Amino acid sequence: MRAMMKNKIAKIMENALKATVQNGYLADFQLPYLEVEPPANPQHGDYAANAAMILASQVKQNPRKIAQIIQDNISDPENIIEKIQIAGPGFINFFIKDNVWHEMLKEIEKDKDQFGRVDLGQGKIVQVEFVSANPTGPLHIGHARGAVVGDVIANLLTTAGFQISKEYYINDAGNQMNNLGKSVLFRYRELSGEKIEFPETCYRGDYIKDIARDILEREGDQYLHADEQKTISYFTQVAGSAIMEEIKVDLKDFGVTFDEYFSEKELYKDNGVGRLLDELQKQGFIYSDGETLWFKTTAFGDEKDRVVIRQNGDPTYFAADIAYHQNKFARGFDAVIDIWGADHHGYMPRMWAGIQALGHEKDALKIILVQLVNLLRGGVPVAMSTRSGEFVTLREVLDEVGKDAARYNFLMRRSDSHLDFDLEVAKKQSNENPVYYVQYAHARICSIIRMAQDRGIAVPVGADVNLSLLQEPEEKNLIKMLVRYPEMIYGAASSLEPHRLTFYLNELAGVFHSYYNKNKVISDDPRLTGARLFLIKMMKIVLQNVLSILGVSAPEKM
RNA sequence: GCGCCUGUAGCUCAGUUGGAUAGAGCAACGGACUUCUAAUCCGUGGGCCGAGAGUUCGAAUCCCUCCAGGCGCACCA
Repeated sequence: MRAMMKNKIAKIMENALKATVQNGYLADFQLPYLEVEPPANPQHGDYAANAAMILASQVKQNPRKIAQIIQDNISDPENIIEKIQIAGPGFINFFIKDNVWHEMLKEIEKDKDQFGRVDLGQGKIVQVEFVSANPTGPLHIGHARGAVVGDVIANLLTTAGFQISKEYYINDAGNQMNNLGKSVLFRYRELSGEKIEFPETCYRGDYIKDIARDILEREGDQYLHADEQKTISYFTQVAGSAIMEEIKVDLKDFGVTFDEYFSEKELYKDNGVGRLLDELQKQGFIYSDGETLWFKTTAFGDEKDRVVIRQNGDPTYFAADIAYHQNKFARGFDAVIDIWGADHHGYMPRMWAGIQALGHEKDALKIILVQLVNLLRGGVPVAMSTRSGEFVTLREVLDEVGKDAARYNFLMRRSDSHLDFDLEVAKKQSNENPVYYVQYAHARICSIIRMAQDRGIAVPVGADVNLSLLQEPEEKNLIKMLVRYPEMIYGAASSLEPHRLTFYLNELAGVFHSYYNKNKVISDDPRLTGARLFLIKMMKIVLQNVLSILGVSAPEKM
């Protein structure tokens, strides 16, 4: 774990501020948050601090004057600062010495695939729960975005120093599952020669027919005259586990794996849900109106109380979900992240009420909403409905578009923003498809390194390289972008925004492609060639590291 | 009707947690392959940041009121 450049500057600022107080230049003050960020305009230096402007109203002085006092109190024991400027309304701009950037670039060589790891998490144990589609049918494109977002957030948080457990919650105890069993039974009867009218609630996809046929071939027509409830229950179980297996395979081929699969049925064992509700009732969070049990979610800001036991005596999905989240926290997670489809957003206040009643902070449960995907083909919307069986499956997307392009496309927008996913565009190997832009940069680097080897030129190690030969603006820019990579990870992880990774990659690849077109890496100058080979090799490491978090391959050739 | 999300270039979207002159890709137009990969690059045009008021040194970003779109508003999940 390396110290981020940004933190070095932040530390220098912090010490300077302390010194101003100790030396009596400024009165004691409260600094809520010490902000040090790269300015939008690189002419303003490598990092800028806005502390003077924040303090202006508190110490009642002109921000530029405060900035001057802070600057006078800055000490730079590591000797990393080239110059400091006070600019604009009171920014303190820091320019870092080239050799400091160079030394940090060389650290990438040592860290290799570990480069980018930061200690945001400090070993905290966090669960990420995602996908969690009930096994009533194969995953479709709508599930795919949530799957990728969850998977990449998990990878990202791991990189940021959290211990992550990925979990799939199997909703296998409700009405939907019963409908699944019924649907199979209808198909089973149909295959046995009966004429069947399918009710609205039934699933119509071909996969139902396949399951029914399997049962018919394996076990014969004995269920035509068996007890219907028992048969449905049996068919539900057979179909549920068959579909779940298929879901697992699809996810695996999509690069998504889980540490745990948690069955909703577990919650009902030993009357677990009932006992929890009893406990909550004793604590006054649950009341009865004679026929139903209500959870007092309004006590925690929900707009109305919610039913946990229905009039017919069945617990609601919410009741199970309280028990599920209790179970999660009982397993020792410091925090829990749920990734939901945005159409479930109305459920959030209720869930937060649930965990607060259980005695946890609201913040311990983070909910990420993933907006639904508008699926298009050549600009034309593709209609989808699970029940009718008209939908584009994850499998079809994988076969048609490929894992890399599919995953990358789902990460190019903020999760809470709508996403148009056009199958024709996503499979195009063209400049409309950013995944190739980034992969191409990686392949190009590999190609250059291969070419150098063919000519008997080895990529030098850091100790043998003179990076001060790299004076092109793109070279300096690349060095800084690479060194700052851990800062991007830190920001993306703390805000849970995986799309920042794709934006970073696009920008990095862009600078590289531009550089490539202007300059030859391999030239007659052996020292310059060495320095440039070293630079692109460090870039290759960073590209690989980011792509690895995204679960996208880094091809050597394209 | 109430709640949540979203309104930024012709289109699709970023915008570093309130910072300096608002960016990128696509599309359009004009250029660059005898070269380490043209799946690339260079250049040009393009903006009332939905509207209005407010908070402060400073607002695309925060508060309030509207407008438009999406999604919710179950004893479904």
